[in-house]
Amino acid sequence: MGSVSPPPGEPPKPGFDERVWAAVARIPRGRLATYGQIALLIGAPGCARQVGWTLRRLPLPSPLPWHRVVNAQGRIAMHPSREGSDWIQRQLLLAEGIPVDAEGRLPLEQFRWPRSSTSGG
DNA sequence: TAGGTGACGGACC
DNA sequence: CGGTCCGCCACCT
Repeated sequence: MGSVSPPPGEPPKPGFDERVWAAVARIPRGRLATYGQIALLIGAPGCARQVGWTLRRLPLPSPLPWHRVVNAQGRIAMHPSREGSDWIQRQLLLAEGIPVDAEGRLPLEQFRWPRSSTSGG
């Protein structure tokens, strides 16, 4: 394929985006994960913000379940800069049976993935 | 080169 | 439960 010439300054973690995509793709339908969680799963702790950037660059519609990723506060980041993708996310979650408040708040712990061992439905 | 911003997270009040 | 501050790192101007 059109292999581009790798720049001399290759990032320390090549394939960051791909790792994020792979982790997000693992989130089961009807469940939730956080940005920090994804970052941790791909071996990039503390890079939650970068995960957000990767998802932001996703061309919509996307086969990836990107909508199942929310912030650690259990809220969808509602912001005008998202050009409506925040409301799309809310709608997709509602379609999967996850109640989302008009302000983007949702019962994260109740749908968290992977499941918490101690807490029972 | 420097400064501001953001699909984040945690601590603090 | 809401607002604020700091740390974090990539992106944009």
